[in-house]
Amino acid sequence: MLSHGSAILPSHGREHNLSLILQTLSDQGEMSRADLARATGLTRVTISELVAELINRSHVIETGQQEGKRPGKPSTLLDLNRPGLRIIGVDLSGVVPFRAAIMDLDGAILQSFSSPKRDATREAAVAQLLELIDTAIRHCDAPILGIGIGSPGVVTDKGIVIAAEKFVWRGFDLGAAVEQATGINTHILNDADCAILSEHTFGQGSDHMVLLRLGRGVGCGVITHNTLVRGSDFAAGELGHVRQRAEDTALCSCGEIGCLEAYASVPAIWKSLAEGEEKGQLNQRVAAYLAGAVAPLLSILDIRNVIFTGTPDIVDQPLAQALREALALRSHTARSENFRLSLSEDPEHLVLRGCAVNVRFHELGIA
Amino acid sequence: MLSHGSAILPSHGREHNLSLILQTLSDQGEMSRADLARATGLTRVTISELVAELINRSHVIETGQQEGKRPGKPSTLLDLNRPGLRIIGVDLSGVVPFRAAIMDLDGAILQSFSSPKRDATREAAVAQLLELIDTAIRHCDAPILGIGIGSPGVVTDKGIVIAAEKFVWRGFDLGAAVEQATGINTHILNDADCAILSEHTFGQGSDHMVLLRLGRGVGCGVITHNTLVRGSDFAAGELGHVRQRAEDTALCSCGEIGCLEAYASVPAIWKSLAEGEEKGQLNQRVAAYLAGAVAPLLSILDIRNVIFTGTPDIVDQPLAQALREALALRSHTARSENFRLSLSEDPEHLVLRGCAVNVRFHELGIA
DNA sequence: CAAGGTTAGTTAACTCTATTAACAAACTTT
DNA sequence: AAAGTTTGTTAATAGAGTTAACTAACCTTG
Repeated sequence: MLSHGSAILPSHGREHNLSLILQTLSDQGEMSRADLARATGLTRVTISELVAELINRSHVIETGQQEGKRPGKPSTLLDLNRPGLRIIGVDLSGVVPFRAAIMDLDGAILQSFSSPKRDATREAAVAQLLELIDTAIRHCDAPILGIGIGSPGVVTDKGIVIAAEKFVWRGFDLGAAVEQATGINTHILNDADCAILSEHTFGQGSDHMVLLRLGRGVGCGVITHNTLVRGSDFAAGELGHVRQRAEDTALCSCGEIGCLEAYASVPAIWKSLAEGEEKGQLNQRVAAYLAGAVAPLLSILDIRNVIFTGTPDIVDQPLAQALREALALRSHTARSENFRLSLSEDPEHLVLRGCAVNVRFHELGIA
Repeated sequence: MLSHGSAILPSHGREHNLSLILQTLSDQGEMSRADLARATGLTRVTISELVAELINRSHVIETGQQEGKRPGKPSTLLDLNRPGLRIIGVDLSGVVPFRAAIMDLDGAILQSFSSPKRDATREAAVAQLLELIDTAIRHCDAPILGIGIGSPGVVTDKGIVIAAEKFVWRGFDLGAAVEQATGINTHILNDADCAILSEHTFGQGSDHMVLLRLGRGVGCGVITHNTLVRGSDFAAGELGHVRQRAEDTALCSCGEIGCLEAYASVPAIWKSLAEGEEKGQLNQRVAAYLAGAVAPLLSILDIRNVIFTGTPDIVDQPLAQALREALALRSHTARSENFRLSLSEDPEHLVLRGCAVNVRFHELGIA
C-alpha cells in the first residue's frame, strides 16, 4: 500500500531484473539460464543478455555442466560468484571491542580479526577502526564487494552516525571516512538492524519479524512486509529507554529513570544475580518487562516471528521460555498457532553476518 | 531496505509513470505539461504522450489556459478529472450502523446515505449493504471510479473478510459479492486502516505515523516508510486485546481478561463515568493504559506523528493532553522536539474518506 | 544406427518506452 | 518589426523487452 517515488525508466527496470537474477541464484543456488527464465518469467533471450552483463560485472560465474542423463542439450550452470568475491564486516556493537571478518557472499566467516580493547573514542576510535579494516583488506585474497559496519547508535541511510555515545560520535560521517581511506564502498547500519538482517537472510527469516537483543542495552530490529523499519529519524529500535510504569524508578545509564534497560539489560541482570536473586524468579521478572514492551508491538503489527538473542549465558532457553509465556499472557498474536519465538542459532556472529547482508543489498540489490 | 518481487518490464515502468503524473497532480493541483516534466524529471515529449493516455482513460482533463502575463506560449493546464469521477464509500465500522457516501476524488462528501439499524448479520447484513450501495449508485451523476468499504475485523488484500464478528462473517468474499452485484471494482479494508489512510492523504499525514481510534473497541493503524502495515496475516492493528499486566483482570467482551479494550474503549469509559469516576482521574487512567501499549511502538518504530481519534465526546482535548503526558513519561521518542499528537479534525468521516483513498490507490495508483 | 523428439542457448526482426534534436505556435520585450 | 521565451509537437534514435526461427547437443526408438 502507498509508497511512491520518482520516474522509472526502462534502465531502472533492467537494473531491477539484474538483481532479480542474483536474488534467484542466492535463494535457489546454481541453475541454468533456462531455469532462470522459468523462475523469473523473463524469456531465455533476455536472461542470456542479463546474465552476460552479470558475468561481465563478475557477479555471476559459470560453474560447469548439468550432470545426469536427460534428453536435450545439457545446460550450463550459473551461480553467484561465491568463490571470487569477499565482503568485509566490522562489528562495533561491543560484546567484543572491535571485531572484523572476511566473509564470502553467504556471510560465512573465512577469517576473523580484532583490535585490542582500549576504550578509544572520537578520532582514536576511528584510527583503531581503520587499522583493523586495513588488516582485513591486506589478508583478503579476492576482490572485495564492499565493507559493512554495524555500529551502535543512530545511523542514517547516508552512513552518518548521528549518535553513538560509546565513541562520542555525533553527526560523524563514518561512511565517507572509511571510503576515503580504503577506496571501497562502505555501508553502515545500526547493530540491532544488522542482527535482524542476518536472521532474515541466513536464519529464521520471514516477511514480518522482530529481533530482540540483550547486551549492554536492549536492542530491537523490526521487519514488516519484507522491509527493515528504520523510522522517521533513523532511530527505530531504540527500545532500551522505554518506561512501562510511573512506579518504575530504577536509575538508567542515560540519566533518566525507569528505562527498560535498567531492568532487562545484561548488566542489570548480572547485578540482580550478584545481589542473589534466584534465576527462575529473575527470568520471570525480566521476561515481564520485555514482554510489556514487545507484546503491543506484536499485536499492532501482527508479527508472529520473534528472534531472541544476546549474551549466551544470559539469553538461554529458560529465559526464552519465560518470555514466550509472558508474551502469551499479553498478546493474542503470541497465543496464535503459527507464532514462534526462537533463540538465534549463532548469536556470536549475528552483527558481522548482518553487515554482509547489508553490503549484498546495496551492491547487488539482493536480500 | 530489502523487499523484492518479480520482473519489471518497460510497460510496468510506464504504468508507474502514469501514476506518478496523477500523484503529482493530486499533490500540487492543476499544472501544465511542461510543469509536469519539470516536476517528474521526464521529458516534455514523454509527458505529452503519458498525459494523452491519461486523458484517454478520462483520469485527467484539460482545465483551461494559464492566466497572467508571461513571455512564451501560454500553457494548457491539466488536472485530475475531479468533476468527472466519483467514488462510493461505505463505513461499516458501526458508530452509525451502515453509512455510505458519494465522494469526489478528494474524498469530499457530496451526498450521504444510511441504512436503518437492524443489527443484521450474515446474509441479511450483505443484503442491507448491497441495497445501500445500490441507492448510492442510483444517485450518482458521474462515472464511478470504484467502491471502497471500511469493515471492522480482519480483511485480506483480496477483499476477503476473515473475521468480522459483528456480522458473523468468517472467510467471506465480500469484494466478489459487491463486484458481482454492481459490476464496479470494489476495495475493502479494515476500518482503522481506512482511518489512517484518510489522515495520511487528507489530514496530518507523514511517512511514519500511528492512528489510535477509540470506539466500540480500540483500533490502531500504522504507516512506516509511507507504507501501510498490514501484518503477516492481515491482522495488524488489533490493539484492543493487548494485556499489560498480570494484575489486569477486567472481563473483556472477547472472553479473555485484562484486555486494553476492557479499560480504554468507549463503552468501558462510559461505564466508569456512570459509576461516578471523576473525568480528570479517568482520563489519566485511560491515558496510562493506552500509552503503555503505544509508547513502545513509538520508540521501536521511531514514530513521531500520532493521530488520536474516536467518539468526539470521549476523545477530546483533555484526554489527548493526558495521553501526551502519559506517552512522554514512557517514551523518549514522545519527548523529542518534533513529536506531535493531534486530534483528528474530522473524526466523523475518517473511515469514509479513507475508503476513497483506498480506491484512489488501487484504481489510480496514487496515495 | 539413422530418424525423430527434447532441451538449451543464440540470432534476427519487431514492439514499446523514453530520449535528443529540431520545429511550430503563441506570447512578451525591445 | 525583430528578438527572445516558453509550450507543445514531430521525427529520428537508443535501449529493453518480446516472438519466431535457428543451431547445438543430448536422449529414445524403430
